[in-house]
Amino acid sequence: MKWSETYIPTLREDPAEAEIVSHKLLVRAGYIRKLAAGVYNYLPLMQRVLTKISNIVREEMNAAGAQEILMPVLHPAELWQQSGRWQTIGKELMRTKDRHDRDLVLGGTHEEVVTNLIKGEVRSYRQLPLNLYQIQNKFRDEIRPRFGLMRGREFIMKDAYSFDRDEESFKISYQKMIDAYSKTFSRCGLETKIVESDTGAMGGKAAHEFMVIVDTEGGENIIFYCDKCDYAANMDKASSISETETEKEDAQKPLQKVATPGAKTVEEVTAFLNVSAKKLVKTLLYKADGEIVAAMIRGDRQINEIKLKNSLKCIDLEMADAPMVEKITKAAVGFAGPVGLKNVKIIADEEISQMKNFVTGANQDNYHFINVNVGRDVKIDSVSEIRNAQTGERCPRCKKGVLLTAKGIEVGNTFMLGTKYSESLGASFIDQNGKEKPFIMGSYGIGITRTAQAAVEKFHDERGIIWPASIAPLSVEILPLNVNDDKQREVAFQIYRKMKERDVEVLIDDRDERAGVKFNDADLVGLPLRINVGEKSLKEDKVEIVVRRTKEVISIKPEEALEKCVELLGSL
RNA sequence: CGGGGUGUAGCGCAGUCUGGUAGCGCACAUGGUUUGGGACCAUGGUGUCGGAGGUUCAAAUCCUCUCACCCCGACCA
Repeated sequence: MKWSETYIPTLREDPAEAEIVSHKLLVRAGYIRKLAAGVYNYLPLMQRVLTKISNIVREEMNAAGAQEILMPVLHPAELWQQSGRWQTIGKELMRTKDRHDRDLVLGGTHEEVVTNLIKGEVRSYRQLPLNLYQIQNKFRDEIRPRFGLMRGREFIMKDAYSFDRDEESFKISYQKMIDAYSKTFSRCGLETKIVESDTGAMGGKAAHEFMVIVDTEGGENIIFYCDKCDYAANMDKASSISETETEKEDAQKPLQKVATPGAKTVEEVTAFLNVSAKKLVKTLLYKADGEIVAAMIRGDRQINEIKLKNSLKCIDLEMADAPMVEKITKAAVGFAGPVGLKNVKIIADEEISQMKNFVTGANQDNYHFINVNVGRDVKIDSVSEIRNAQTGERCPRCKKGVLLTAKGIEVGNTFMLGTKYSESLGASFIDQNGKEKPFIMGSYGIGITRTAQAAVEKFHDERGIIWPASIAPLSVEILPLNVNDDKQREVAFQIYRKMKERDVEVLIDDRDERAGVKFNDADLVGLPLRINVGEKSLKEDKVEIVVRRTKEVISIKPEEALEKCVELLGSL
């Protein structure tokens, strides 16, 4: 490939639109261009990267027994209404209408369509297990697209769907996908951590996410993992054993209302009363499917709305606004408390049940209660874990290790769907006993575009991208430093032709540019190997092979360059 | 959706407060000199100042509305 004939619009300056390093680099190095918020063009080099990743995904999926198909992007709304997700997914579902004013969906995932596809056709347990997948553009009407390809409204995803006769068989199918995923990412040069995750609108029983751990701003998910066992989970799922100090004072003290003028926040109240935030209980009011709910949580904890949502089993959950809070508590925001709250369901974090003589708002401006006790003063409707785990807490699995946190980019996910879709859409088969049963399903996604960006976020330096060899758009870039020098041109093109004959993917920067421009562009674009063909080294009948990652320079005879590159590529 | 911000040449930006000839750097074109880490000289082209309406003798600049994009938050792969 000749640079002069390829569309690689590199930029000298960082694009104004980009915030994180991988996004900046992909734009600067001429891989992507934005069309609209969260919608991108993939330029020639990017297309090659995406093809590389897709092919690795294909090979591993096929090896795991899955079959590639291609389903429509455009779906009739009826299917989504049947599964219930027309309602539960809400605004994130990209919807449109046709000329007859019929509702349509631009697919963001294909559980409905694939279930509909096999419904009625797969009738016997003898046809199972079955796994169908596709690689396709997906749509999500993201509330806030950002970080380039990381959170787009249109993106490329591989999605697979498994159908099994029973739980036992499903477990095998699921594990096959987990193994295939680990292999896939590792072949892409990315080590991943598998974490437990919430199932969200996808539904089902359990789910896992594949995370690339990074220490840059691009890592948008916080994950928790145990330092002793293999427990790992994302923020919405991570559980922990609280190190609540056992209350020494067993005796319940009398409930007392105290003035706390102007003290609304946890900081202000604890400072005013001179108590630890661990002795305070925050009461947060929510609207859950229209019903008012009060959530109690220790003062130093963060509430996790996903956990709260799951516990309440509601679809819509939003924090009550100030007027609503004032109406319910008859006090300004900041003084809400569970004591005396009427007609409100009270849900408490499990830590609350171990607390005694704590502080809460008094539902009266400028007053708090001290020495509040569950049972005596407050009637709690339900108790469950609704707080975020925190670094340093004990592991819920081995109960010995300590939870640590890391930042990750989610590149893949797997869902144990159970019979949610097969039941709602009426897809069943006849088992060996002649009985009709719904399929046990799983769904498995890999973000192709996201994986590409995750690789950049993980592998780059101050000069540009450093692609893992397996997903680099090409393997080698040859730089004739001065194309007006016949000798340099001749030597460079000689190596170029030989590489093409050997099927080494090679780019030659044949532009009439200064050496500095070419060096900078080469570093930006980030191919694993570079060959400098310049006056200095040619004097000694040598060219230089530069390893992008290590910056190692190998001086070598032109005719030996090809073999050396092949050898080096094998080890990258 | 709430809060904050930005729209001026292909890209990055100044000019807006205080209305009066639309600018700078890079890129681009032509010629010349240069050629191992983003060259230099000369010449040249480049704009519905996001859009609509208004105020004014006069609007990039003031007012109203609107659209797009970015950042923080809620949502989520």
